[in-house]
Amino acid sequence: MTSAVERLAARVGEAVGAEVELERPKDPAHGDFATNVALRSAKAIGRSPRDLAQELAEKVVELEEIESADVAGPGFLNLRVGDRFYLDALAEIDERYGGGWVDRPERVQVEMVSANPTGPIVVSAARNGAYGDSVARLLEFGGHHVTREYYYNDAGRQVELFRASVDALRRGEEVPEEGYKGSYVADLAKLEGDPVPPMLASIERTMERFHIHFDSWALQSELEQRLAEFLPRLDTYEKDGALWARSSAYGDDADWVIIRSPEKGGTPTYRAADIVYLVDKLERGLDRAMYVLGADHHATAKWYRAIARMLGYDESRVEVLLYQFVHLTRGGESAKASKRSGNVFLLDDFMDEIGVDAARWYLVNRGPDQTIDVDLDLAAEESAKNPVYYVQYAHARIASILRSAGDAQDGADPPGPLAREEKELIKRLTDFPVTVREAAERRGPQLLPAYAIRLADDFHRFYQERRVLGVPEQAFRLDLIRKTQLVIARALNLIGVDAPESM
RNA sequence: GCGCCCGUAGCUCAGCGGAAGAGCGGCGGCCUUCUAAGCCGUUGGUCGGGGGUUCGAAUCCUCCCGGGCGCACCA
Repeated sequence: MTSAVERLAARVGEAVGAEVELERPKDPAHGDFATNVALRSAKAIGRSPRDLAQELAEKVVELEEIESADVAGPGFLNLRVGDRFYLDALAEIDERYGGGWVDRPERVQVEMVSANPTGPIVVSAARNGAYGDSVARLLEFGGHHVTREYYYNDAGRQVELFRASVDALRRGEEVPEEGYKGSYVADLAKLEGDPVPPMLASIERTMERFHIHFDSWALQSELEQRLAEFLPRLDTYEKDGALWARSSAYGDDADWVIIRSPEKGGTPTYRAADIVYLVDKLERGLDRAMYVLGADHHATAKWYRAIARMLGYDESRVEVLLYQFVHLTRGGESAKASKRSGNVFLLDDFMDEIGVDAARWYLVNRGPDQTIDVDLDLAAEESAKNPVYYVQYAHARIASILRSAGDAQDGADPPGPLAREEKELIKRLTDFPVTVREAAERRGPQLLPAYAIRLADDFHRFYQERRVLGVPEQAFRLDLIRKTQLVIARALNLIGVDAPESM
């Protein structure tokens, strides 16, 4: 399937005899579309870019869909297109618009959040989910088969400390010095049995509320038990009584212990489980295993790739998505995000304060490489001005018009030339497929909020200047806003935000 | 010391090889008409600094300065 913009680029390319990419100028004075073909090819032919551009402009303007072609700046070709282009572009928009670009679908697993079940999900871990889930949604929309998995440690030191903390309270004793002290520990102490399952259930409820659904949950303890099967496939050596993986020979910065020395209990480390887990993923039919890791785990990206190579897998099947920290402050003071102290900001509290949608938006709005600073005192105050509501409002406004329209006809061509606001809106809609695909391929969902704001901008301006109901253009405009609504809803959905019918 | 990331408007940040942007804040306008959570105007920047590559650099390379996070037989 080719889009109206791609078809236009092909036609222009044919006219000038070169591969042409069309871009949307930021400044509307620079036309509807622009291309730099002249700048690109001038040097090879040994001509001045502006001269060449002038010659190409004369050819391009012959095309029926092109209204004008002007040379600008160092040799850009600025194009204006006629109404036919806009109407064609609008006609191709439906529920699947912008998606399904993948030629060869992969089975992809995105493993994310994966916080130890020793306490509730905190805001910094939520960024992991907001980012990972948005990438997952983008890949799904492109046509991949995506599953989301939560991996947790149910047997390590931290979890034992957590269990010991709950047990201590049950016996009426103080929580151990290094133990977990949040009020949730006391709540769990009121129940019977292992506190891990109820803790996990609580985490799952929080994630569902945050619009993240996990398809599967993996346990570290089960994986560790299968280590023996894979030892022969590994490059290992013994030192100081422990068994080491020679990961430095496969691109990592160091070697790591996978089985502790007898003095330390002779038990497998979490890195042993990593190995089994990776094999399990790649052997159970995944084409690609994605890990979502925070800044404190950046170094393990090399480890994952190293063990993939050590085991003889194509390391491109392992992909690590890295993101920077969420730094919490309260009134200028740093609020430490340590689950142990209980002095933390929980995702549930964050959602209570600013709402689920603003929380999702907030955590995915910045690029993954950017540290997020959250001033908790300002977050609630600012949440009312969050751009997410600006975008949702555009969606709700459209819903309102459609309700008033009842079952009125839509879809006819407009009775006259398109208004400026209509053209701008349609042009923005044609940006959507490009934006979505780039966001997916760059693993950069932050492009979506930025796009959604632009689209809402164009809609609000259209709404301000043009009536939909009770005018000769009604049928056409109903079609236009219906499609605008579809795209807004899709852009929001891809970052896990709801598109309300009313506000 | 080594590794990863960041330094763009007063604040928080997009932009990642083509013609400097948004939100918030400040100032001034627009509601008998489909939701004013809206619209319009205005204010505001040696894109941390030096060198380099390129027809063209906020964007790529390099050095420096400033900041975050790692560098366990914890996870």
